[in-house]
Amino acid sequence: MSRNKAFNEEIVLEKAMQVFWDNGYEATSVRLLEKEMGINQFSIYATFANKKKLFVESLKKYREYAKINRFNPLLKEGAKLKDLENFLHNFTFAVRLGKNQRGCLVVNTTGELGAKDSEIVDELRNYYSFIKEMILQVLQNSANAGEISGSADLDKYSNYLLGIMQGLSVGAKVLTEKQVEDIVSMALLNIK
Amino acid sequence: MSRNKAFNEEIVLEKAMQVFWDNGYEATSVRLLEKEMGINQFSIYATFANKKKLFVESLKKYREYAKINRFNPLLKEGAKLKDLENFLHNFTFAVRLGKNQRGCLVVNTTGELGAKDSEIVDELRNYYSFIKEMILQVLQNSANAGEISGSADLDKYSNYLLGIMQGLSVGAKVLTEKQVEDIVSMALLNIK
DNA sequence: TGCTTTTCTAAGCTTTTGCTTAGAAAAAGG
DNA sequence: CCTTTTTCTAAGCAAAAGCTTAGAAAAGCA
Repeated sequence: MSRNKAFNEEIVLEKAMQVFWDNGYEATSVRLLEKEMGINQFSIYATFANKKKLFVESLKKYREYAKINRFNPLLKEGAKLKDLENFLHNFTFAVRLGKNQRGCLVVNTTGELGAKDSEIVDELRNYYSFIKEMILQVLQNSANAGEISGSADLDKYSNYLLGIMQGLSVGAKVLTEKQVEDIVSMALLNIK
Repeated sequence: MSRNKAFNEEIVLEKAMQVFWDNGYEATSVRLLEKEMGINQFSIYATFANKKKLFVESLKKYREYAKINRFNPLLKEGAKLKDLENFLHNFTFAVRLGKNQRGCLVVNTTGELGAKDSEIVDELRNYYSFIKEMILQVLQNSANAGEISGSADLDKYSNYLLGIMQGLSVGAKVLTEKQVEDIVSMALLNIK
């Protein structure tokens, strides 16, 4: 019936995500995307409509990417406080030692674009909601195991820890290792 | 001897800062700066050399602006924990209720540009150092007044609170009021 | 008043931006 | 193998980007 695409959409989308992650939204040109995705501008527009929609898709891809590559230990069945503690220590290194200390794509985008575009901010909120619910699940597991008091306000705790992670995503780009470690080591003292 | 400038450098610089704050670095065009600063492009380049240098100067201006308009209660002689607590609650509103929920210029820039440009990142670090030292002073005042244990690691505390503020500057742009309040209400429980 | 120096206005420069289009190439069904 | 449908290449579009320049205007000093 027709010719087939010579590329895999998911693969070129992940490459686009990497470019946006490296450079930010505005500083990423369609020419650069073309080069890094390995496909022509026509194919980009035929597949993703325009730069903004490609960016929104990249943000969604990032969420899936993060689940697999970053949050895996917290998503596993029965993850508890100890996993959260380990995660936060690793998180520091993950954010810092990624190439160019590029931080977190979603936090970077919150800084660059904030609430200016509704389609973009929707996906930012989706991401943060996912994080919050993930943390909440870990805290519930911990409470069930008796690691946290039964009367603790776990919803409040999870919002707080989301805030900690947002802070770390900023801080890890510019602060010293000692400073970041200070934040991590204080963060969980409140959770009990 | 020569003609005088028809504008005040400090005033047009503050206007430039506002434009960068509203739009971010990349999304701010020199045409827009020209319009909002009220002076011709020639005058911008004659006075500030180029867009990047104008931005760095805007970041410095922001530091002075924040000292006067945001951090004043923490900079006053003898500020203590209670002032910090009040400040964090107000901070939420200051960040959220500023027009367009524009957040903090420095945190936004950390997200957008991170560590890519050394002159810019130097000023980001200057800003964060200032905040950290400011907090440290408040904690020292509190320790002297017996509000905090003499054996407390105040340096660690101040790094932690810097992280909290970075988190709030991100969170306040996209989270609910309840979520932000949860972060604030947890933040100081560790400090004792 | 004239001279010198600087600032101003307004136009223009080159490069890059996001996006489109004309036509060749390829895949599948008849 | 020929037609249909889609994808591809490569060129091109108008608008906007950062920055510069020529010449008029103004301010101080002789």
